[in-house]
Amino acid sequence: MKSILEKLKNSVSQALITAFGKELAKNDPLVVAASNPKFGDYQSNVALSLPKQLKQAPRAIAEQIVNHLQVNDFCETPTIAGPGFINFTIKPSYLAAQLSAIQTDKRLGVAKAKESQKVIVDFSSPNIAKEMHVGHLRSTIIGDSIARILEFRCHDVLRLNHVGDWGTQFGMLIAYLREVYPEALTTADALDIGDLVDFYKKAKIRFDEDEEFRETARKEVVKLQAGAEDSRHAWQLLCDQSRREFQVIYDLLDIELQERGESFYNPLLPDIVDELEQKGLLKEDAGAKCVFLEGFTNKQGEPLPLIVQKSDGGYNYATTDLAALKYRIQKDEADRIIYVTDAGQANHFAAVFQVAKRAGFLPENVEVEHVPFGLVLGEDGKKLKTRSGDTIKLKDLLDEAIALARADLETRLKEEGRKETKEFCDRVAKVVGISAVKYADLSQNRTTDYKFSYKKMLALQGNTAPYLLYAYVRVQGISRKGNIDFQQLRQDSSILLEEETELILAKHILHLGEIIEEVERDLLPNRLCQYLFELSQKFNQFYDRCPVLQADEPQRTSRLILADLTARTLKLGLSLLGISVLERM
RNA sequence: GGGGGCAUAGCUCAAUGGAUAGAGCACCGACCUUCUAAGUCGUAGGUUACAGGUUCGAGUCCUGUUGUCCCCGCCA
Repeated sequence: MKSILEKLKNSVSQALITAFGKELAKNDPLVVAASNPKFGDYQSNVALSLPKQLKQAPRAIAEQIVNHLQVNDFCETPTIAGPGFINFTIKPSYLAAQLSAIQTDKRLGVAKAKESQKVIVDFSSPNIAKEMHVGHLRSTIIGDSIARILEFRCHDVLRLNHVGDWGTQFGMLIAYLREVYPEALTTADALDIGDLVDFYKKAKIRFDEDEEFRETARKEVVKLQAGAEDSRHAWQLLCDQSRREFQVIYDLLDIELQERGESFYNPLLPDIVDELEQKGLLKEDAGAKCVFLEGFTNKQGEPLPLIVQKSDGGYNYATTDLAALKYRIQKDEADRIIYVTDAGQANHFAAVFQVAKRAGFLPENVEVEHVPFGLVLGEDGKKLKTRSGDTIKLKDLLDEAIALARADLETRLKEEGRKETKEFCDRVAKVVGISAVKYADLSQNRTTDYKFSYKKMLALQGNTAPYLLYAYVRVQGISRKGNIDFQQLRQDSSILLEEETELILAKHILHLGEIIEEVERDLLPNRLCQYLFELSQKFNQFYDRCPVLQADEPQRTSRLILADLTARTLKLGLSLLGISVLERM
């Protein structure tokens, strides 16, 4: 289904051409949603951009555009306002017809992408032998939402978990375990993940302090990379164990992800260095093989290097990222590659992308994007930590949110004298707790840091997951109370938009497609959150002023349809954020 | 020192170069015999850090200043 925005853009472009000639075809018609409802539903700012080109006053230009506009099948007569804005108001009858049209559509009228792309979303990426912590929260949640949105638009999405399962730290860990706890290297599940993390910390201390141990660890890396069987087996056990732990969290968060760790690219690393050598990009500096970057300089104004092979012959993450990029372009045939990592890695990705371009394996038609996000801060404005200053484990953080949601539910049940089963409480606590954490994260513009507050994210009022979930529950409450089967209703499509709140709600429902396309382009899920929050507000206003079940026909059916469409829009929108809905809460 | 990000209401945050900068929270007030008041309505709150510039039009783009956070050769 063609969106209203698209129809208007086409109409304005057409009017521009008929009024001023073919050369205007390349001008953007500058149609956007109106900045203020009093200006109507949409506005075109194009007349304001043309005075120089056309040597006429903006209002005169606007008049000629309006005279040539053919929009009366769906739009009231456009008006000109201020210095030359053209304002459009959509006819209620057209809105009603659009709503009827999307009623039977699972996609609620949201178009599929014109061209389906192969898109890789690289997100989450924890490290083997470490627990997932708060630092993985944003990548995991934002990456998943981006993947869901692209999938919904019918792109072919490959969700990759680029886990840290390779490199120096494994030599270190295996060498240490050989000394203090050799069973762990031969027996599955000999120690749990918490122990593993402890051993990792101790190994790191040894590594930093003890020259001899450092040497042993290096040899262990070499053994591992050479494929020595016992090392390989030990490594495999460590990875399996970590993987099971990660899966607990991914299950809790309802996130699917394909693991393809750094080790996967290991065999490709020598070729990457050779290729850079052949292209004449490689220079040796202090024993390390580097590509010197354009536009990145140190304090003396000298170019900064991207090190692709260390002086000891080992490879590092830059090499792996280059190999991964090349593989994803050539073997996965990706059209668009999205890296969801913290903003601190911006320089690194800019460097990797530059080198890939200069090496010739990153063609113009492949889009690579670093999608950065800010830090999760505590209430004190500093990086979120436990009281004792330790990193917060992701599992603990999520469990806490669920526990708080449960406590809140129990208080309410008591106050209202309600009795619910344990299954009900478990389910509500889990959905509310997890949704609250996800929504709090996604509703912020991801590029900035944000303050983590259980109290705010779990609040029942305001721009929070519980508020949105409640709007959905209200609709389901209507259907229970009135014994309404919304499925049945969809056969009957008479919609009347008479009350102001009905009209406002109807217009908002029809904006979903525009918002999703925007998020697909800019990868800012907070826009979708904003949309859903506003949808909930507009629904609550409608609910407040328009009785549904008590209304006479034909209003009753019309309002039921409007309520159902609201709920389905909420459910769909929330699902794209990775959030499920509840029938009661 | 060099590079980058950020700075918007008391607090947490929005805002494609477009009209009078918006929400939520908190505060103050109004509305439940009516589909879950977990709601709705209203009042108040701003020199968009500061100084210039570009533009018909700047919170948004450019330059500088201040504050703050991040990155800066063999961790990822």
